[in-house]
Amino acid sequence: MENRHHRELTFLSSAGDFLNPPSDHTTRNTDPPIKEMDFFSSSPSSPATHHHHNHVGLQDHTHRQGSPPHVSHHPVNTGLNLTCASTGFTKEENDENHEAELSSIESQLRRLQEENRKLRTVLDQITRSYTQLQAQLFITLQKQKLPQNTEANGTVSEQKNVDPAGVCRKLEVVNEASVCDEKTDGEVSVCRSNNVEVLSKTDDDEAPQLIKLNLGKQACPDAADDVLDRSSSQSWGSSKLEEQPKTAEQVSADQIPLRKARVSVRARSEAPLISDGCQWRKYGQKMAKGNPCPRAYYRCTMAVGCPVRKQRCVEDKTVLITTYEGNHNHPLPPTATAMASTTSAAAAMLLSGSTASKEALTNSAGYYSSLPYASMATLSASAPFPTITLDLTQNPNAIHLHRVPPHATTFPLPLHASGGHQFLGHPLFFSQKLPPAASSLLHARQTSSMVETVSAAIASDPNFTSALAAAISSIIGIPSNNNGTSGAIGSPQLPQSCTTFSTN
DNA sequence: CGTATTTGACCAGCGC
DNA sequence: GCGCTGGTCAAATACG
Repeated sequence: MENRHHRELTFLSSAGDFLNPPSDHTTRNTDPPIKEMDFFSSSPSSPATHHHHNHVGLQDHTHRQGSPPHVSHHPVNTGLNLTCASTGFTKEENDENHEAELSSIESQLRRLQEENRKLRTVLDQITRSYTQLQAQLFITLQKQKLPQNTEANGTVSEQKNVDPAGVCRKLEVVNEASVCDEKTDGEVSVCRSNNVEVLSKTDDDEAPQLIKLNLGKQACPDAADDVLDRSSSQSWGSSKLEEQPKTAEQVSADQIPLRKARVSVRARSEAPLISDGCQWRKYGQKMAKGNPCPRAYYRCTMAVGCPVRKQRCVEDKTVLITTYEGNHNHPLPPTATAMASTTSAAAAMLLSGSTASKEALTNSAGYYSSLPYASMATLSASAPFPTITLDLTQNPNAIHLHRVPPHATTFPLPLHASGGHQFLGHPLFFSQKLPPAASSLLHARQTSSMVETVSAAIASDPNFTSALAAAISSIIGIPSNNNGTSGAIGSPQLPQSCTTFSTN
């Protein structure tokens, strides 16, 4: 619990200071100018209380040196039922210390407010940049892929719209023309599935989602759609894809089984379920082989026909594995958007990472491992579905993303890396091959996904979520702009994740 | 009585 | 083709 809080703090610190990357995160426990960490107090109290607690703790430590073991109850409520040794101090001295603490808290609150403003400004900039770069990328791809698409499918030349929907239609055709046989393709790491093939051809981080969306819905009409489906359809409103009449190739593609991306969250929790805001109904249970704990299957019951499934598997008494599959077909309550958006982002990373060759992945691993704060994301997989695992049980600097191609060994990927340039472990494949616009987009998306991952950690810890929400709302004083009717489910865009922080 | 959970049966995919 | 396993269904049961 505490470790996760520290880790999440590291994330936020990176987010807030990525323009001015911190030089040494190891000092965050000593005297950081801005202590977002206080947001992650396990106590539902306000950050001020937490600061107070910290301060008292330091004071306690100081007083403890060479002081007799006399202990008296400190008047300050730490919220943790802790007793503080105020040895050798008279009541007046304690009052003075109390005033000093209050002034310190006030100053820190001011700094927090300033920092939050700065963070919001940065996030706004990122959002704008993200949108602009997406548009640029679409245009660039339109120009680059048009000849190739023409070769693959003569109908592509008809798609000359620059708008995202037009690009999506075009890429869809590309996908149909380039569907590869997963089972016979030797270069599985590059071509694992239909959508992956498109990814490798488009170098796009949004369009492939749309592509997979289309095929996924057609291939699995009643099953869980891909998480990306949700993000793409709802954040882009690309329902036009479904309106496109099926061609013969589309019908053919429908026959191909489509792998569904899954997002697994490993968290330390004694609770039977992660309270992610959704309503789940248990519909099955199986004894997993080699695991004494049964695996439970749940489906979302917030709307009729919601295809989302999740399964719970307890590794041991302290580790809870929750696997999400599919996307909601209904608006989510604010408390559910955190996990939804996180799973969407994680799945996006998973699928986009599938385009990377082993070499690129290896290189990226080595590259990112040299970065400060680079929480290496170890990717693994569980066939037949590509699965990304957000491991929240590791040390504070290690959220692991697991994905293993069938023929690839486990390779680490950085989930995020601060330092102002790399936040997310996208393979260097993109940066090596993408045009400048796309590289910029990658950067923007990395920033976004980092926040998404943070939201995953937050969502896995209801206590933290509530504490953080209380802290932010009390400090910023900004009313929640997240609404459950927006259908903002799983959009990997940054503002949404940030909104999620302030609503739980 | 309505809803949620339990649990055995059933089905499909995969490996041998 | 057979067996194993994961995933789902649906009747039975429990619960409020």
